[in-house]
Parts: sequence; C-alpha cells; structure tokens
Amino acid sequence: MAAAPAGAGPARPLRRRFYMDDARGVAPQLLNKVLVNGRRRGRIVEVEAYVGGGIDPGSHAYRGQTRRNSTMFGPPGHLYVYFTYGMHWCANVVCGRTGTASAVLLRAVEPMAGLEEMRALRPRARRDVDLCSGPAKLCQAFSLTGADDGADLVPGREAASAGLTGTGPTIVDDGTPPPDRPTATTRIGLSAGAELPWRWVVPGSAYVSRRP
DNA sequence: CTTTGGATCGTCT
DNA sequence: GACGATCCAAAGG
Repeated sequence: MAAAPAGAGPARPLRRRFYMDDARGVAPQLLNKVLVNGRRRGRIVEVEAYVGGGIDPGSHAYRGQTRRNSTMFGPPGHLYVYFTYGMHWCANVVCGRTGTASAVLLRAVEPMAGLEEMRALRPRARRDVDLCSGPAKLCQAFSLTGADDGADLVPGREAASAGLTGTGPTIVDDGTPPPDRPTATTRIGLSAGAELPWRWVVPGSAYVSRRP
C-alpha cells in the first residue's frame, strides 16, 4: 500500500497534551499544522517561541505576570492574543504547565481555504502571499482579536467525538508532518533577546514574513 | 530590490 | 512618558 499523501489524512484537532511541552519544543512541531477558524484554513509555516522564568528578555512575561500577559500563565492549549503598536493584534499558543509562561507566536500561515474571506478582510494585500505573511496579518485574515484572548483551542469532548472543530479557532493535524529539518533563525522585531535562535520556518516556504 | 518614517494607543515604569 | 513580538506606502539605488 502506498503511503498517504501529505494532507490526505483526517483533520484532527491537536489535543491538550500536544501543548504541554515548553514553547521551544512545541514551536517546531506546530510547523505544517493547520490553523482553522470557520471556513478559513492556513498551514502554519513560521513560528517563534517565548518563554518565562527570567531567561527570555524578549518575552512579555520576562518581568512577571501583568494584566496583559496573564493568559500566558494559564493552562496550555489556549490563545494569548495581544494588542501592539496601537493598531495590531498578534496571536500566540500557550504552552507548558499552568503557572509557567511559555507561548508560541504564530507568525505566518499559508492560506488553504476561505481565501475570499481573507481577501475581504485584508484589502491592502495585493497578492495572496501577503494575506497571512506576518503575525498581525494572519490575525486580520483569521479575525483574531482581543475577544479571542484566552480562547481554548482544544475542542471539548462532544465536539471532538463528533469530529467537529467547534465554533472558535482551532489547530488541526491533517497528516502533514513537520519538516524533518526546520530552519531556525533569530526572532524578528526584538530589541532584547534578539540573539536567541527561537524562530522556526518551513524551509523554502513562500508564505513566511521574511525569508531566512 | 532595500530603506525609512508614519500611524496610533494600551500597557507598564 | 516611553515604547512596542507590526504594517504599509513612499522614496531611494
């Protein structure tokens, strides 16, 4: 029997256990997973890890828990969505144990479905490669805002057994494995912690925010 | 192609 | 009061 083609498997939501590792472990595993919101789908091609505990000066949690970053300290598998530059939203996946601050920033996805909706939400994007090639761009395209901060990405028991992804945003595995050798680089846009190599991209993807 | 500056406001010091 | 885990248009090579 021939091996199943990439993407041909059943789309299964990631379970809680997937998110329980440190963000630096989860981040490369999130590559090639699929972000879902309504009919919109996009393959994750670029991520960055941010950790707490005073070792990552680039993390919002570097100086401890505040009102804004409190979701980072909560249970894994939830969205941490924050507002920045007075106009943009960015979305993270909370990782690690409850009480620790560890999260993966979703920096770029390759649009797979619902592109018409994305184009309408991002009229500035001239080409489809510009729809989701940045953390704030993908939040626009997927309608992720502060209203989604704290949202649980893991469907409840009923939705999971019915094969549904629920009404809110979810991340699913469609059978495409992460890259064998993801490209690791330094993170983008930081004034502190800029030397830490905690950004991972799918090699050769045309949908990343910046080519490595 | 690369570089630069403006937009815009919640959050924390 | 300063500064962003950014984006975009405009200007320069």
